[in-house]
Amino acid sequence: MTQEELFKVLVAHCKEYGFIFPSSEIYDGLAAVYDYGQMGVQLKNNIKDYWWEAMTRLNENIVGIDSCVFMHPKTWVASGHVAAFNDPLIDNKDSKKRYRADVLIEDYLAKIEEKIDKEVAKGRKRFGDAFDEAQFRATNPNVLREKAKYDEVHGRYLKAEEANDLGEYKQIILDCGIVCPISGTANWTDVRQFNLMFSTSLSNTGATDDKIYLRPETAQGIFVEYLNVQKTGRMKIPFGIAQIGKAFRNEIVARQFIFRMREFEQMEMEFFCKPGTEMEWFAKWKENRMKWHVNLGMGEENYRFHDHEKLAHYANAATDIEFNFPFGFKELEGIHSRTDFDLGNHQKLSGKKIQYFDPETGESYVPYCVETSIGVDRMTLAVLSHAYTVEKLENGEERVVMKIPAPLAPVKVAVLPLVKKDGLPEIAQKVVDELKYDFSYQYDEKDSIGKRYRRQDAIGTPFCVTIDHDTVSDGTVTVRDRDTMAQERVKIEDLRALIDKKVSLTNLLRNL
RNA sequence: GCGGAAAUAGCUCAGUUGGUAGAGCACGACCUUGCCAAGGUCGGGGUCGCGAGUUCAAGUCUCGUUUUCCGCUCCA
Repeated sequence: MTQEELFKVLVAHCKEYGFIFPSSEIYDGLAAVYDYGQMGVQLKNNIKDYWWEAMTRLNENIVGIDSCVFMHPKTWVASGHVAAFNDPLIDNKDSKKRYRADVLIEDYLAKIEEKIDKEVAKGRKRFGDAFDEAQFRATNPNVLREKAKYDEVHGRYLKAEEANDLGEYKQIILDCGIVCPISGTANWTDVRQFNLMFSTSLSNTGATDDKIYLRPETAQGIFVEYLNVQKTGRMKIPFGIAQIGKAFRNEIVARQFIFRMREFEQMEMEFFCKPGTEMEWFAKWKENRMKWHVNLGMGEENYRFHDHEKLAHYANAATDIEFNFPFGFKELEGIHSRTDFDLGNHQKLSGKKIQYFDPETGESYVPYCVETSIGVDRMTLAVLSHAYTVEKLENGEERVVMKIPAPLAPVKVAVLPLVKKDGLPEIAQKVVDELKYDFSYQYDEKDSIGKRYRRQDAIGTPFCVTIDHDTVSDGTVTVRDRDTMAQERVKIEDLRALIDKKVSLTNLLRNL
């Protein structure tokens, strides 16, 4: 099976066993939106718990918050999203290439400027020391012609930009005869606005001047609450604020299952530190986060760092932790050194002083910040795609087993009476009562025992407890291991400790 | 958004030159059985993605549309 086929089979498996469903399927579905089913939600919650506890419990200087999806519109001006997330785009129908319409026009204007510069250079060569550039520019017919062209287009462009007139953008492109550098044709689509931020209105009457955005990242909620948390929590630098929450981006192409969705969930932690120490913390968090991943036992070789060479304008260092997905190594988590970009901009735009007074040195400064940002859905996909295993058995048959790390498994234990009579279901009920306060479980008495084992394999249940006729006389049951299929006979009263040892989140955290 | 492919039961799929919608698995009940997807009997489940058109007659032909997958484009 190729990786591509494997991915398709995984998507089908996720639907069939209640992990992930396409949204609104009865109405033909909604593109790039997926719902988590009864298994998926438990897996996802376990992943979030692992992250949350690792951040807020194992680091005494990290606290959590839960900020809202709605935020003051100025937030997104300060963060740079309003400027960077609004692009007028145009497609060339022949080459199928997409361009930013404003960039095409700007490139065209730059070419005219180049032409003028060339004319000026020619003049300088011709007249030597007697060359008067200002006069040359004011009188040379070639320069004047190009200058007139430039001014006309530039004027229209500025007006179009100000009015956000997409039709005029296209008209300029057509009038100037701007062609696609690949196909060389002017066979353009209309210019369309792609706003990567979703918006809605806080107005009851639907007035658009009350436009409000759905947050495209959770990080800004942390930045705007920085002062409140620092003061009320008496936090001393360095310290961190962690948050798990939904974010929304209207991606032009949202695909690859839950890897890129329009509505997704992030786990972000902003670590505030003294300017000048950020690279130290950056290195520390790189190591710390990789450890968190590798600790799950999904294979060190499936992770790698990808350092950014081209940095975003706010960052002075950035790296991705990439995971080996069925479609290749792709970003799972980002670790960025964001300097004082965010807090600094919020300080500027809000007029509130966002500074930290260091009691030891007497200095006052805007803290620097190192961010770790991981997508919950991507993490879930990483776990699911790594877990999906098809095994050939000794009898020549196949079994599909989800080898989900036991502490993350949606169901920890299945309780199965070998037969539906002779008092075995009643004993099984007692076993359930013994286990249900500690573990999520399933009880199943339907079909043959082998079939029931396979059903549990398909959802990744680490343990199956089977009650048989010996249980009646000696109070022991068999415990069947998901990965090895090996069975062990244990006393009912020893079950809890045995299962807990392997599925406990506490033990997973202890290994960090 | 562009190009290509696809859509029939919960799942995997069959359905002939257009002629009364099928199989296996799954699901429910009962019987038999009992440690790695067992057998039998009976049963529930589909306006064939949606909407038009051609035709006496459309799952099948034509057009449109929606969704999904692949490629391109984008990705704080």
